[in-house]
Amino acid sequence: MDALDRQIIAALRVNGRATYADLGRKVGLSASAVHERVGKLESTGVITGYHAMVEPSLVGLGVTALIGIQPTDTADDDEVADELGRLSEVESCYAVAGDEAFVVKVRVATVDELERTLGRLRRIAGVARTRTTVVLSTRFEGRPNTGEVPAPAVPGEPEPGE
Amino acid sequence: MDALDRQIIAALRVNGRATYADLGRKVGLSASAVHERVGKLESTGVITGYHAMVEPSLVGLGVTALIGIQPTDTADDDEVADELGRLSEVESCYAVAGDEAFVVKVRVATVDELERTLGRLRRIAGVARTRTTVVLSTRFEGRPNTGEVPAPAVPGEPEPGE
DNA sequence: ATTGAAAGGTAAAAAGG
DNA sequence: CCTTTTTACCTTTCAAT
Repeated sequence: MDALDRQIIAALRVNGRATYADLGRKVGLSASAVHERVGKLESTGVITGYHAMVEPSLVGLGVTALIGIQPTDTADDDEVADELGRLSEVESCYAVAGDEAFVVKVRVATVDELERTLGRLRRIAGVARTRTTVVLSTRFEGRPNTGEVPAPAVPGEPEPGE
Repeated sequence: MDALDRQIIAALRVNGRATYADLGRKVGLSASAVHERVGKLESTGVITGYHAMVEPSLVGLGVTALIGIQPTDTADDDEVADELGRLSEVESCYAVAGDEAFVVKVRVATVDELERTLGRLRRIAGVARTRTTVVLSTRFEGRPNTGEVPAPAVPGEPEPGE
């Protein structure tokens, strides 16, 4: 994983359909070299896949919610996570620190559907309570983070508290 | 948006690098027809982009947190959201119902970095408090939801509560 | 809206520095 | 690890339906 790999990854995070020739021009390598590097990044698990992003409201999924899942005393987290994964409306699932075992993001068509989803969640063995936060608007989502800290306004000026 | 479009979208959500020829074989159209449909889906904003997904821990972003942002009484939500967007470690930002204005997902390298990020968040004008939930593990994330309700175990059997 | 054909570009694999 | 080469496949455009 050198600087070239990082450049290639950054480019593919922005445009997952970029051709190897495009990427090669961008980073100054031949298409074959890029092809080989990308193949290695895929097979080592750095790049996990390529996905089209869709505007949820335009495919009938206008309601998003973040739901905290409080487990029962005897819950098996792995089993609960498996069950959560069986619900297609559960898009993401994070095991978290705190008194909730998981936070999940769900997307459904309507608040009626949300209510049904909450019912399904509560019926899972090991789920004691749910705490739902309705999303009013998604300001941005899944942005590429290159891991670079933005440069301070005055170079060399430390941030407050540093 | 007909059934063919939905099939194409579903295929591109699973594999964003599928060729038009691949897609055509899958849905029973010529590559040209798929090309035109995908172009239309892109220009109408249904498909918003294609992105490589990366294993965060393998690119030096091993720490994930969900942070609720409580606004001050006089906060302008749009301005706060803009400022949140300026921080590259803030990957997603949702405006939510409840006493928090936003929930954001951040990814950073270390807990030290997380502490610095919390400092940056709290220094944003309009931010009164933050509430941080540390992610222990990501069970799954960003799964394609085709909008289909999973079939009940016994077909025709209504769910409890329906 | 879809097809089929044609031109140019790209992917994938092989050979070699 | 890279480049160049080569073949087969793909993208893209366009005329026709």
